[in-house]
Amino acid sequence: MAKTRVIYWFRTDLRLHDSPALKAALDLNPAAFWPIFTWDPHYVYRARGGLNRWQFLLDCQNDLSKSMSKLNPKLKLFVLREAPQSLFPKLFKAWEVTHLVFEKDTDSYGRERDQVVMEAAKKAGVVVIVKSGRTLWDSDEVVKKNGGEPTMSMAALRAAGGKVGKIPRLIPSPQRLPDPGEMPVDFEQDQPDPAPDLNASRRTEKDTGYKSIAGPSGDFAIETMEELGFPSATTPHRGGESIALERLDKIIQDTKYTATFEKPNTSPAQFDPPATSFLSPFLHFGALSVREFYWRVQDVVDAYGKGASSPPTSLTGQLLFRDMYFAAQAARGAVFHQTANNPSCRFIPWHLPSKTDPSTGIVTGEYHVDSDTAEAWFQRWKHGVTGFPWIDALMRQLKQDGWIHHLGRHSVACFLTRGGCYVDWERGAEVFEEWLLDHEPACNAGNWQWLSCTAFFAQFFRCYSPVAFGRKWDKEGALIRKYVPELKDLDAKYIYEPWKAPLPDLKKAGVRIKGDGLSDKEDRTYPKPMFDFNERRQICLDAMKKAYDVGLHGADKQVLDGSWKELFPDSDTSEVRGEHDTDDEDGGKKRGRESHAGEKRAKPKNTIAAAFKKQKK
DNA sequence: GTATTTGTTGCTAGT
DNA sequence: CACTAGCAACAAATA
Repeated sequence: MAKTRVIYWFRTDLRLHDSPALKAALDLNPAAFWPIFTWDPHYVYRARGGLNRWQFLLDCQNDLSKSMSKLNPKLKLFVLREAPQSLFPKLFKAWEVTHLVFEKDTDSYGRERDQVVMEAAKKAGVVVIVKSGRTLWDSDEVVKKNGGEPTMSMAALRAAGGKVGKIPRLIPSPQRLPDPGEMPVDFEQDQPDPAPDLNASRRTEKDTGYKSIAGPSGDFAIETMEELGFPSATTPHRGGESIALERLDKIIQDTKYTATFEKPNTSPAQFDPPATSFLSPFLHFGALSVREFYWRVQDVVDAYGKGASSPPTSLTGQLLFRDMYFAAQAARGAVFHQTANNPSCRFIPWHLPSKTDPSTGIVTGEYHVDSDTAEAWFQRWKHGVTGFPWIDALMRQLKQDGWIHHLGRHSVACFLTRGGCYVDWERGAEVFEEWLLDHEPACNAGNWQWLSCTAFFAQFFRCYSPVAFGRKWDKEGALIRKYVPELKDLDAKYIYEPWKAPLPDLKKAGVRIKGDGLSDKEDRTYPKPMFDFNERRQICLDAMKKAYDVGLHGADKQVLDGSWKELFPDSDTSEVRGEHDTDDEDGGKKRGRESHAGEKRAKPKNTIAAAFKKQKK
């Protein structure tokens, strides 16, 4: 039998423990074994990612690399800087590869990319082995068992998951890793097109990541922030499998915490340490196996007996929600991330709706500014200067640290959409996509749909108050004092509503309530609240009720051809815009989602189609 | 089929 | 501090 020469392709599974795919690779008993990572231009240029997440990715790569070197000093994580689509055909030949092994990807770009690579492997006579390991159950199997439909409820997910089978148990960790073979790269490097570079605004230096396939020293080194032209990250949170396993160990040792965990009883105001596990960023990069997390918790719960919490509020319940969103995304594909053409997403005539590419039906990454007021509100929300300290603290924590508690996400998401600004959930999802360390496309889109009451959840009359909700958890305003230092000396009585504080109190605290926080920001000032919340809450409630009565969904004809507008006769005056908003300069023309009459056709910016000029089916 | 209950986590004003 | 009713009222699951 010919000797097996195996490439193990790490992607979003940056770990050695409990990896079904890695086990499959090692079971081949390779004569040559290359653990590689492809530095993919799609992520480098076409995916939004804040500095904190880039840093976290590098942390995970470096930790994994070190762990492999410990098992075999001849090994490390070999990074090759080229698009996998063009790289692999050359690699198969140059390295005389017999097998390619990787963990199944679940996102739309990942699936398209893997299809291309698998075709190339077939052509080259390379055997491809793919194993599911990113979710508790293979999402495609869950969808099949759910009648081909997206899993839109916990009940549906659990029923379908049960039919797929038992969640796989822990796989023994590798004790040794085989030697790599020779690694010639004496072939031409396909240079990526750096435009458009969605990360350009973050670079302070030129990106030099693609100078050569094997990196600046020709040793397949992991890229660095400097090479990518990025300044330092601001987050205190660090990535890597070692940290993830330590953290998990610590949680599991606390049997009471693990067995009785109930998400709604954990505080969104607690930050040091967070009230929840803080393992989601590690799950995102695959530095922790979700199945290992599940079973180690479940074993504690089973042993604990009476008094243990149960899904959906328990720790394992959180993981089930993750699988629910993954399976819903698997069923819907790319439109899961948008309203247009998404049959399970309710249509609400939000402000700042996305532009859609008529040829693909996919959003372009640009949006209509139908209201200057809404745009100003959105910018103030994004940058944490709404004048509501609870909201601002959370948004600044998100930007600075890359993580906020789940209930904090609820609070700011409700505020931006159905409970305040009436701005499209897709705008908020984009900001989270950029700033969250644990940004998981399926969970992000799903949770934004949930909070905006466009799918998964519908009780829009349950509205988070930017004052009361925070105060319930944090009377003294510790979170605000940390992330909104302008207010750190203000009396607790006014910390959630500084505009109500008497002048002497403000003076004592050394702060003035002034301006909008964006323009001409003066020292020792904090902005006035950008609207009367109770007034906005009522306007939004009425508008939501109206939209629910109309009952349109994202794939309905009226939504796609723009005729939905006839069903919302007052949509650009009273109930949607509110009394502050009198601008009507475009007469609502720009608000049609598909009928771009008189408009230049927007170029797709953030789509696979644009990146690789491939036709979507 | 209809009616009732349930659903990860609202707010206020009460006991 | 834990719990409840009332607020107005959605959609899916269950009886």
